[in-house]
Amino acid sequence: MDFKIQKKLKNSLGRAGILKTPHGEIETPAFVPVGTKASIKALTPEQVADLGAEIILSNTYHLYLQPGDETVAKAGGLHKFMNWQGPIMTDSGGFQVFSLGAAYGKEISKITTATKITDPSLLIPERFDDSDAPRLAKIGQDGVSFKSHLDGSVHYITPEKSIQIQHNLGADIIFAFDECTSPTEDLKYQEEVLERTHKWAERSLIEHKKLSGGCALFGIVQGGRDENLRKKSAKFIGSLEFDGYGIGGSFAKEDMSTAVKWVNEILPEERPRHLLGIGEPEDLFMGIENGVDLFDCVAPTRIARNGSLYTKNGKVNIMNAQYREDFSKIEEDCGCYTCKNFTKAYVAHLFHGKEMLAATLASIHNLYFIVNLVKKIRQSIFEDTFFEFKKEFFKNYFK
RNA sequence: GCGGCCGUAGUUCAACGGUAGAACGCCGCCCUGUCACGGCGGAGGUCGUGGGGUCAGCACCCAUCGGUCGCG
Repeated sequence: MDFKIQKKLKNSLGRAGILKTPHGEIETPAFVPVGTKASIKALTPEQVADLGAEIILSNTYHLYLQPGDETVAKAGGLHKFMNWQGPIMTDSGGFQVFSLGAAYGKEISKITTATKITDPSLLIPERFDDSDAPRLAKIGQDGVSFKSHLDGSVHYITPEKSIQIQHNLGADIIFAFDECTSPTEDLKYQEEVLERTHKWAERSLIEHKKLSGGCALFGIVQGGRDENLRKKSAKFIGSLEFDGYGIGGSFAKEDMSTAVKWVNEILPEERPRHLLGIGEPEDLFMGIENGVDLFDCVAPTRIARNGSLYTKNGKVNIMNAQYREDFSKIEEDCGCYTCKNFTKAYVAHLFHGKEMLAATLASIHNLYFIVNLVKKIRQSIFEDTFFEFKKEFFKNYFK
């Protein structure tokens, strides 16, 4: 894998470049649509490519459970199996340690607010207490045991196992197995976890080297919201021979930018950085300004399926009464398939009628909006207009 | 014409004689490495109408209107 920085943003960590993978080049910064189970929900690969996406991300844990990485391997690998010709990345399953563990059945997300985190009812007192609310993921020193949400079977995932699965799946870029830490954990726990995640990173790298294949491996920086831990993690993970780096874990919305900055000031400049699971428009500007090259996020597709659509004037809920007879486009000057062919009233009708096409048209628009926003930001870096573009965008988006 | 059953939220239906509920719909909010076509909240009913018995009725009795089924 080869990464070239073409242009740097003045007075910041931002840059634009090109990332070469076995399945094609990616112009960075870039947004990576999420197709957890080898499918961008509601869309065909052709639709995903047509809206401008260059690379997608799938999930190790979900594909391991169903249909099984061996099956995908027999099919000839992910690209052939799902008919996506472009680059693919797979997440290691580390996020499921969080989503099926500490966050399971709770109202916790990886983004939190400072006020929320001081709420004592959200703090988790006994880490390994079995009497705790039932979790589908339990963490040990060696790996994580998952209880399948599909059939209840128990699976033990270690860093080695995750890497083996990912090699079977055959993505272009794979991730080290980490623990995505809950924002409700205290500093002491964050510190313990960091040590473990660092050990897992080394083990992931060793296993990766053992296996032949042309894929690249990204290590993952953790450390929660703490400056020292973030810097410590960036230093350690950055010192290992990864092809690129993921920035993972939980953030408070307010200080996400400083956390990203701490990390990217330390990580090797010449290797690509991926901000895991982040993708609201304001976060994209923030990340790019602070040296992030790749983003993935379920937000555009998930909120689309629930009726929220991105526009340059902010998000709108297409199910609101005011759109039932609004025969204008979602965005008059949008170049996406949905806006070129359909009205708000029609899309609203599809949602109210629970038609499957609603999810498709909404997902096309939202992904186009986000993928294209990042492309425009990239362009603004080359044209030295990043800060003006950002200011102009925010003026309309948050009004 | 006779007999039975049914009239409760916008709709389809619940509710031992003691505070009228659900589902869907409607109105709105939320979603950041997807257990996610998901989650949360809100508005909305003088219980067809008119009498009566009862401390107390959506529920019991009578009448009436509407619907429905059966028999003529």
